[in-house]
Amino acid sequence: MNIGEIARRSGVSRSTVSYALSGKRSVSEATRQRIQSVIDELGYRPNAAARALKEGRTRTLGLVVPPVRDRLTFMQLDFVASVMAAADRADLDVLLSPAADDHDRSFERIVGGRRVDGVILMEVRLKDPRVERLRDMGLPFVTIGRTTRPQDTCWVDVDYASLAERCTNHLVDLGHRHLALVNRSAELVASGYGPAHRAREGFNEAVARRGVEGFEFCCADNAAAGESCVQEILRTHPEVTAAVTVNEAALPGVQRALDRAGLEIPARFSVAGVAARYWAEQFHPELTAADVPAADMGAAAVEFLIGRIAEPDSPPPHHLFTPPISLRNSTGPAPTPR
Amino acid sequence: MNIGEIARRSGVSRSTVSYALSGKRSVSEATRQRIQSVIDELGYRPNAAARALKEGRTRTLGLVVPPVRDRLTFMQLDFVASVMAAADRADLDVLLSPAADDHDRSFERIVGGRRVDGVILMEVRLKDPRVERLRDMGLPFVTIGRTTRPQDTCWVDVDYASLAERCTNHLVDLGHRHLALVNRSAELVASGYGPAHRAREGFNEAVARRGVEGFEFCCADNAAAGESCVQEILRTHPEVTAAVTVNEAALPGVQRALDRAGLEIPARFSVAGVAARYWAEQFHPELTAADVPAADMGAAAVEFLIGRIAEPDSPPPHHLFTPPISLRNSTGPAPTPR
DNA sequence: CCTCGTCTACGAATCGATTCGACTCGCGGC
DNA sequence: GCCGCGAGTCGAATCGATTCGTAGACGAGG
Repeated sequence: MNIGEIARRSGVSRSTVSYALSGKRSVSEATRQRIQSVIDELGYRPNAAARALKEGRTRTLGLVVPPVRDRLTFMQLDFVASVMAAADRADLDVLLSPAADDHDRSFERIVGGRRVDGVILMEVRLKDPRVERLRDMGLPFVTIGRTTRPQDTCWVDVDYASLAERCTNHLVDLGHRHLALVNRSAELVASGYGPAHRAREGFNEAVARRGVEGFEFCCADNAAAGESCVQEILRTHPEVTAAVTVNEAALPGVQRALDRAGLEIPARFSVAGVAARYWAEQFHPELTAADVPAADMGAAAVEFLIGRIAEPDSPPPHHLFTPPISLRNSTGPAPTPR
Repeated sequence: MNIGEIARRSGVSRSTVSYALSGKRSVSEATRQRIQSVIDELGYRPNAAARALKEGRTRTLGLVVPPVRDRLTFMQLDFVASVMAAADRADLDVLLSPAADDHDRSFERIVGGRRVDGVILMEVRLKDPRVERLRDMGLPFVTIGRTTRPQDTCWVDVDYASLAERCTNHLVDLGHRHLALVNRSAELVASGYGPAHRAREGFNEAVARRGVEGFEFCCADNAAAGESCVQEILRTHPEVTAAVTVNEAALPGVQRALDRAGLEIPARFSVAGVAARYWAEQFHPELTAADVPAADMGAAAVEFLIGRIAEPDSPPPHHLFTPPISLRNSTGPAPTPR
């Protein structure tokens, strides 16, 4: 069932069918309708591979997600969902690749085989070989997170530095003098993961400026790690009365550790941070946090990418999201020392 | 950078390059190496669209996920991840489509345009128009869950009926006489969602057989609904001492409601059910539950699909997963009535 | 010396679409 | 009456691969 079949049954040439469908040249109303009725009857759809070959574009976007062994966070999941929705609106398909580096097979299939018109790269590292590869290939791409040369690439990112700073300021304003930062895992930090680095910077800068004490703790992305991380904070620094967290997956564990230690939130201990709204609302009491605008970021990434595909040589756009901190119920005045 | 370029630079014809690459005819070692070195130098990869057009297959699988507005459960996420991993192992790409019905644009693009060699259909309904469409198209597919005519199609599924039954029996064995079933949402049940129907059947059959009382409650897939659902159970049926749950997303709410009601688990109230391991371990104390083997299901689905693509006319295979119930700490003897 | 088979390699056809150039009408203007 | 123009259509080339038929070279065997 190809365009030739439609042409034969309509009694016209293949090119006429093509023009009737695309509208790029005029076709008489009579033949157009005849062709259309044959198409409707047979349920014809142009073959995507043939079209891609001729047109030189696949109408497909690649979405590179973090390797599957690390479970996606809700934030990432929201992001993926919004990318799919935005792509769908633009009549684009989404090809998924779980790739940690540029030698990954799926990455190579997608990029090397030119299976996509452009790529959205999640969880980009400060120095990322996949970015180099895409640049070499001349394939348009958008990164989620910045590399070390942010001016040269197209990206969207969350301003973790300023969010960590604002959370810290908020807690200091409430009278807290000894703060902990619950950061992402030590491995992520070591591998050059931007948000973890910038959260650290923002936190350190804020505590320095405000003249209070701050301790950073790295914590893996799961509840168990969150629990032991908070236990360690309480053990090694019992004077700490508040925590800033950028590790949403650890939140259930943070909660459990504080509950078990009998530290009521926010009367005895305050928590503020950055999280997907889902996690913030799952916390008890609900978490004062900057809600990561994953859905907006996904839509923006797709929009940027479509622009880059249309005009690869235009200056690469970026956008830094700095969502407001939603005041909920997990922060309060520092407890008065007994 | 196409095969012609490689041929020219190697001083051979295009067909020789193709045969050197595929190995389908012999090529002398000398020319093979010459060609290979040119390929390595230029970083040539065959164009996927051209290959797909000629070969009549795209080396791509379609994965139809539930519409994005409903957040994926962890179970579904695990499934998606394992499908991607299995596809990657078989050198296949995965095209994502968030489609609720057969008129969805992305579904139509993928299926109508023959962008994929086969489709994995998640969250299939007992009567599902997408299944009809795929059958009409003659496109190989595997469903996750069964339709009303399970013998005709290829599927993998979880035996919710027998798991609900086993959980119920386990609780009755412990002395519980008044049980509640926390099922999925009423909308899902109404739309003919198999697992919800079969969990109900298994539960009802078990309570009838064992001569105890059972009450079914429908509950949306989120923590808030879980909380109010349990509150309603406790209010309307205070004699209930145990619950069977097949709604993993409601678990945090179930937990919270029981905690707030002061019902210690398992001393005063027992909970058993079906859940992804992640949720079972997140529960406190850890949940006695059948761990849905999402990873195995994903691998099986891909394997089945590859088989169907190779031999579309072979009898469609199925597999019903009945994972064992992992005894953890959320079930205990029924409290003695005061 | 001729023939036959094997090893290599080439040329041309093919997959299903898009698109450019050209051709045929019919009609209005001069 | 001839020319020009636009609307409508067709044929052929093209995209980048795979694959079938075939042809040349060369060695072995009769």
